[in-house]
Amino acid sequence: MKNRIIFHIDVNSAYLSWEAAYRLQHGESVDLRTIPSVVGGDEKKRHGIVLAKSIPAKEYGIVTGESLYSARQKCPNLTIVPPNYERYLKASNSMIDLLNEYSPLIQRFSIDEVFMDCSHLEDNFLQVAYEIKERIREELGFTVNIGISTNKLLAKMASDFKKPDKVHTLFPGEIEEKMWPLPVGKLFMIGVKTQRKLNDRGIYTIGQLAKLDREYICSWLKKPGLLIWEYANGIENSRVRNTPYPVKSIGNSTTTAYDVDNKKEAYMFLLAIAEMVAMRARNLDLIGKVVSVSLRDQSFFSYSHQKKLNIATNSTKIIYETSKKLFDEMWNGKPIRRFNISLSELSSNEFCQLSLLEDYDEREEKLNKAIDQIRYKYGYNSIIRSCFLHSGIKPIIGGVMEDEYPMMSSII
DNA sequence: TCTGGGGTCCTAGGACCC
DNA sequence: TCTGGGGTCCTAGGACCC
Repeated sequence: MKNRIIFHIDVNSAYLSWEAAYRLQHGESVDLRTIPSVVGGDEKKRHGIVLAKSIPAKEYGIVTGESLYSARQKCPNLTIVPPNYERYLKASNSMIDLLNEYSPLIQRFSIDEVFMDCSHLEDNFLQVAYEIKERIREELGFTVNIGISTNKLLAKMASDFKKPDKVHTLFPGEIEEKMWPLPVGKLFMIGVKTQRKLNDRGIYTIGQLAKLDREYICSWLKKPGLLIWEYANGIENSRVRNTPYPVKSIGNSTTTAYDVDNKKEAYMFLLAIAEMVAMRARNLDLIGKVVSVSLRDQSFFSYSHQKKLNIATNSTKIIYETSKKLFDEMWNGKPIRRFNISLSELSSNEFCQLSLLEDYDEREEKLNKAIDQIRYKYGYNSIIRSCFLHSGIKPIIGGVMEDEYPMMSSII
């Protein structure tokens, strides 16, 4: 096979850059990117974590995912702005439109990362990479890093080199010089746990991992071990795919504003989440066989139960009833901080296959569809169940954006 | 007012069957 | 009459990603 040229385009501090660009375009004078600032959730709702940080904020040691409380300890005059997901999706879409001018083979890896097969550019690739980067900055108002190599893994590693607003290459011949000296935790798919395991055995750099015996790492860390060993050696050959991955599961969750200590309220949260999960499944014309519920308690301990149904479903009622049973099975009475419901083992619902079976309720299905239509047209709260009235609990819970596109698989 | 929400994939143990 | 062994399904939990 002919050598490929793959680009990985990564928006620098995506949410923060998009927020900054939007604000500048709407008359604000301060550029958030130039001051210590973060995009963060609402602390009153217990969503207070750092979603993105500016480079000046990073210099204070602030990291993505930490609590705003601790970020403020590190930098008392930190500017915190709330997220606007619709805004970010628009910015992301504009970038995709621009990139489409350069290659038809584009894979959206997440809201702020894109793989592009640019093999057709041949020797022009560097010039084009710079052109894309400049155009995004000039026309859209934010900066990106572009990593270039012969496969997706190396391109992704390259885009993570020095930031912001840079183009880097990491061709196979450059691995030893540019990638092997890096700490092993920098490698895609090595998180804190694996890093610790490797460090415990004296492996600190990507190069050291690369030089391990293949059989040794396989028997030690199984499949993930082989994967990271191959990555460390620059081995990866998946296609850039412009067709989305099939959805494997549909789930929603919420961290409640206060700990829930009684079954009645817990059921209401489960119902509100089941409404969203089921509606999303119906919207995609999918039915699922497995319902799972997971809870997180006060002390941040998470536990889950799941149930495989006899018949796949996307009925709000069945998902809710199953969730309640799972909840009753597992709940030990400790106050709950977070609820999650997920539907998996999905299949297409093209055929009205089950009309002969007992669980199938045609009336409910029609009702669900009618309600979905009204909710999509007039808003999620245009029709709500009466039990939520005056309860203070949102009748539908879940934060999936409109215009949703299937996200990445954890393996590129 | 300390710690979100959306995913995918893998493993290990037990049940059950031959 | 002192403990097979393979295979599949199901479940719970854990690792990783953005």
